Amino acid sequence: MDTSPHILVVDDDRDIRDLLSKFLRKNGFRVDVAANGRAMRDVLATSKIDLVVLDRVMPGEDGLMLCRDLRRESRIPVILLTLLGADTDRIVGLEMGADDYVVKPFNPQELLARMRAVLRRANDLPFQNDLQRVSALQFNGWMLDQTKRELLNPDGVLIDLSQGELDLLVAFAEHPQVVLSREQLLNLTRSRNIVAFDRSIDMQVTRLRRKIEADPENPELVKTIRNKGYIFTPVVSGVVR
Amino acid sequence: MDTSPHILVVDDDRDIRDLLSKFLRKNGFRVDVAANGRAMRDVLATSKIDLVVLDRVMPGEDGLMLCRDLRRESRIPVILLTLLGADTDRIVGLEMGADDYVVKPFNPQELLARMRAVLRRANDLPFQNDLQRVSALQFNGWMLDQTKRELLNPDGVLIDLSQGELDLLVAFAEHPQVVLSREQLLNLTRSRNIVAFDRSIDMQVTRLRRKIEADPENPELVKTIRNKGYIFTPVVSGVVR
DNA sequence: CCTGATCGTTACGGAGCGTTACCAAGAGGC
DNA sequence: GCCTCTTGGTAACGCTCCGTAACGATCAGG
Repeated sequence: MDTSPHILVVDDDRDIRDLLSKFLRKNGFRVDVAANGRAMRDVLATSKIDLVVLDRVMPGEDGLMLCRDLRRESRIPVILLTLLGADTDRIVGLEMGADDYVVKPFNPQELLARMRAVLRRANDLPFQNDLQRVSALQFNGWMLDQTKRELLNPDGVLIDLSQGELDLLVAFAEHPQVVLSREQLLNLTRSRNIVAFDRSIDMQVTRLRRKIEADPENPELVKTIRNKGYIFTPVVSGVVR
Repeated sequence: MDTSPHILVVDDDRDIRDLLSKFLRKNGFRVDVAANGRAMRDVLATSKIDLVVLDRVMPGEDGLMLCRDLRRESRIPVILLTLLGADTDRIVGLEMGADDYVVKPFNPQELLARMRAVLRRANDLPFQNDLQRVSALQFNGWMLDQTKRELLNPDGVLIDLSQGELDLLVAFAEHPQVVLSREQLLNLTRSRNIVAFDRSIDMQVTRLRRKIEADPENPELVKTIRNKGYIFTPVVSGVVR
């Protein structure tokens, strides 16, 4: 029924990764794991992650710095796993910008509660940013407004896309000129509640092409890469209104 | 001029009030206390309070409800003291809107850290931390006056909405550009504890659309998100009086 | 007790979308 | 070229979710 949030657990300790992902899955989340900052970025680049659970101390890296970098480039909520210390109050809200922290060793229920709280708060964020700019994406004259969930063709005509078609197009437009596998597209659109076979992506692509391609049989925007997936060819620029 | 933050501790237990106020004063805060909701309101009406620390369970009153009411009329940050296992996600979520919570029994340092974090966060947000009261909301030329409970269309014509329709619109307008599930909408609109199936939301949405959408069959303001709920698309700005 | 307004519930039709199945379009071997 | 295997396109089907007409329960004001 509910589309479960997608969590990324970043911890160098394999035991903790396994433990956490098992526990979180049991509680209805979808979970990816990463052992270090680079793996974290890889996952973030291709999956729609709702929340990052980040260990503060990892060999060779500082979770705090990763957190700060993350916050600079995105708004993905972050919960830090940290040791009890004098500077805990500085973690939250300070320049590192974590949304919350949990002190190790932690009670899993506490982590769960804080995760849910942060997810809710993140959802409510637009209210606090009333006057904030609304962004849209532009490509080849097309205008894709994510918040209004509308697509205008180069003539300014509103094109009626279904929910899933629009989600798919957003996924493409946010990752232009990159080959996206069916699995990645499923992750990005999470258009499914239950497990969907990746052929369902093919159908959505077909349906989307019918609505946005001049000649759906010879697609220009969404091209097929055999054995790999699909690629969105236009140059995309962000628009701030 | 004393610039230290002014805290209001609301708890029915005298020992906790004393303990907390002593501890907080020692840490540089100014502290007022209140033993119940009425006392809380009295203090809020006469002092400029920067943060409320609110016990969730008090005899005869529900701290959660106090918190929600508080949030509906002001933006003063609230930290709830609660027991673990409670529905913490709702506490900081859309419905109750606390800024954070601390699980009892709590480590005073933990409370302190979270208070500082909340205060910092509140300071970072430019215009919303005070007693100011947003009395009307504006979107796409429409004017929704919550206190007068009336709605004017872009031409300034009064649109007659029923009680429930207006409640629903307020819920939407207070959480624009966020997908709201039927369950959340029920919680946001049904102050009375009436059990209703979530399909009743669908009907209210239909009825609301008939009154505020130019073309109710192709809604612009309230859009349906399949499997998830509804989203209010306009940018909303508050009118402060 | 009547009357009208409001709102929850039920029921039915339609849209969206995942799945299957079948065909066409490559790709590689010969 | 021809054959074969693999992969992608999409028509068709059916399940699920949503919109809404219709009905009924409740309540307020006479």
